[in-house]
Amino acid sequence: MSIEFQITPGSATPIYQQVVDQVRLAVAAGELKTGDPLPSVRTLAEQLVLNPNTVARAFGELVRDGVIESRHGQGVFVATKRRVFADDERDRRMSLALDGLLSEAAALDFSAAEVRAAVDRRLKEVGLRKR
Amino acid sequence: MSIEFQITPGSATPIYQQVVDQVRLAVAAGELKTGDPLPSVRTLAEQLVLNPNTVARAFGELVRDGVIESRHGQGVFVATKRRVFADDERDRRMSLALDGLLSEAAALDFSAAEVRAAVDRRLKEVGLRKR
Amino acid sequence: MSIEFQITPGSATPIYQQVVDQVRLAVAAGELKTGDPLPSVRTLAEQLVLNPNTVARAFGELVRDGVIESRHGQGVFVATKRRVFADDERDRRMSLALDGLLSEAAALDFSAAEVRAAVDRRLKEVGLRKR
Amino acid sequence: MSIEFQITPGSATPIYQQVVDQVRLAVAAGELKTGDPLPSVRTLAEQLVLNPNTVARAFGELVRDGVIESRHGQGVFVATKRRVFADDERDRRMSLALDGLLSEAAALDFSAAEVRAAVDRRLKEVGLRKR
DNA sequence: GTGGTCTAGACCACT
DNA sequence: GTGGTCTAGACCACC
Repeated sequence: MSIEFQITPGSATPIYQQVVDQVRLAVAAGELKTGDPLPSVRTLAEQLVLNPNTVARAFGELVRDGVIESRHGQGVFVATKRRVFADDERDRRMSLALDGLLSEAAALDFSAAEVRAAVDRRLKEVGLRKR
Repeated sequence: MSIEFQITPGSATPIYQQVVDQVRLAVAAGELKTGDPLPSVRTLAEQLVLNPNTVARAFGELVRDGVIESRHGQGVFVATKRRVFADDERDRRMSLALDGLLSEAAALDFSAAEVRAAVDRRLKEVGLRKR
Repeated sequence: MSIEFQITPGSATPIYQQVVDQVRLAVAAGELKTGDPLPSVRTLAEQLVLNPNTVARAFGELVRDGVIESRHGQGVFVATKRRVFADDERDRRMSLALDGLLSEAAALDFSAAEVRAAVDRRLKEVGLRKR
Repeated sequence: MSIEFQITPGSATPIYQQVVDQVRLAVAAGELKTGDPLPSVRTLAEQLVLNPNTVARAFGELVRDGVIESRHGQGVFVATKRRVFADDERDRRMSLALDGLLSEAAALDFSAAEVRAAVDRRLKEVGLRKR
C-alpha cells in the first residue's frame, strides 16, 4: 500500500521530522512493508510543495536509522526491520522523546489523564508491535 | 490587579521558569485579567534582584505563547486572548508531538505496552496538571 | 587541544563525511576530549572554504551518532562516550565499512599484505581504544 | 578458472552489489585471470535465480570500472589489467578510505586489536591479490 | 528518470 | 554571537 503524507508547516516539529515520523509510523502500522517503494524525492517534494532537499534530508535520516534503503538511480524502499540501538541508548532516546512530549503537553495545558488518553487512542490507531 | 512574585533561587526549576509559571498561574486564576499591565522588565528585575536578561527571557516565552503582549513604547500587558490555542490548534499540536514520540518508539522497537508503561512512569514523576 | 582539518574536495568520500571521519578519529585519538569545544559551524566553514550547510550537516550526523553535543546559541562540544549501537548493528556496520575499504583496496590493486600494513600504520597513528 | 557465486538475498548489501563485489574480489585474488570468460548474463541469472536485469546491472558496473570487457557476439571476459592510478593518487585514495573505516570503528567502540582481527578475518575470506 | 552532494542565502530561536 | 531549518538551484553518478 502507499502512504498519505500530511505536513503542517510552521510547526514546532520541523517539516523533515514530520516526514520521518510519518514514514516510521506507517512502517510500524504495517501500511508500509519491507520492500515497498516510497515516492521519489522529487515526486514527494512536488506533492507536498517542499524543496527536494527537505525530503532528501528526511529520507537520509531514515536510511541512517535503518528504516529504509535507497538504491541509487532506482528509488527508496522500506528496509527489513532490525534492532539498531543498544539497550542503554534505546532507553536514553525514549526518555528524550518522552520529555519532549510531556513538555509540549504541559505547554498545551494537558492533564495527565488527557495525555494517557491521547497516547492510548493513537497507539490503537497505529498498532505498534504487540510484545 | 497586580501580582506578587515569589522567587526561590537555587531551586531545580530555573528562575526564568518560575517567573513564567507564576504569570501563567496568575492569569489562569484570574488574578491577572485581559489588558492588565505587568511591570516592565527593568522594574521587575530590580524588584526581584534578578538580571534583566532573565526577566526578558521569561517575558519572551510568555509572549511567544500568547499569554502576554508587549505594546511598543507602552509596556507589557496580559493578552486579549485567554485560551491561547483554540481547541483544534491544541489538538493539532498535541497530535504532532504524539506522533513524534510514537515514531521514535516504533524505531526503537518498543511495544505498545512498553510505551504505555514508560508514559505512566514519567507522568508520575513529573506530576502535570491534575485535571 | 584543538584539531586540524584536512579536506580533499572532489574525492569519492564526500566532504561532510571527511569532516565526520576526522572528528571521530580525533576523539578516538584523544586529541579531542569530552567537553572540548569544536569550532563553530561558521568559523569552520570559513576556515575550510566550505558552505556552512556542509559543516552543519557533518556536525548533525555526529550529534545523531552521539559523538558531539550541540548547545543552542552556545556551540558544539565533544559528548561523553557511550556505546550507541546494539551488537548486531555494530557488527553489521563494521562489516559494511570493512567491505567498503576492501572494495576500494581491490580497485586500487592493493595486496592483502599492503592492506594489513596500511591498517597497522594508521592504527598506530590514531591510537584507538586499547582493549 | 571459473567462479562460484554465493548470493544472500534480503541482505543489507543489494544483490547486484554482491555480484559486483565477488567478481572484483575474484579478479583481485587471481581466481579470475585476464581473458577468462564469465558466464553470460542469461545463464548466470538462471543459475542464481535472479532477474537478468540484476546481473546485467552488476556486469554494467564492472564494465564501467574496467574490470571486465564485453565482446560483442562473444560474451563477457576479464579485462586486460591496467594500473589505473598513479602511486600518490593511489595512496591518497587509500588513506581516505582507511580513515573512513577507522572512524567508523572508533564510533563503534572497536579496539585496535578488534579492528586488526576483523580486517584479517575478512581479508582471508575475500583473498585479494597475493602480492 | 533516480538519489547524493554542495553552494548560496534567508529566517528563526537561543544566549 | 550560536545552531537549526528551509528554499533555490546546480552538478554528479547511476539506470
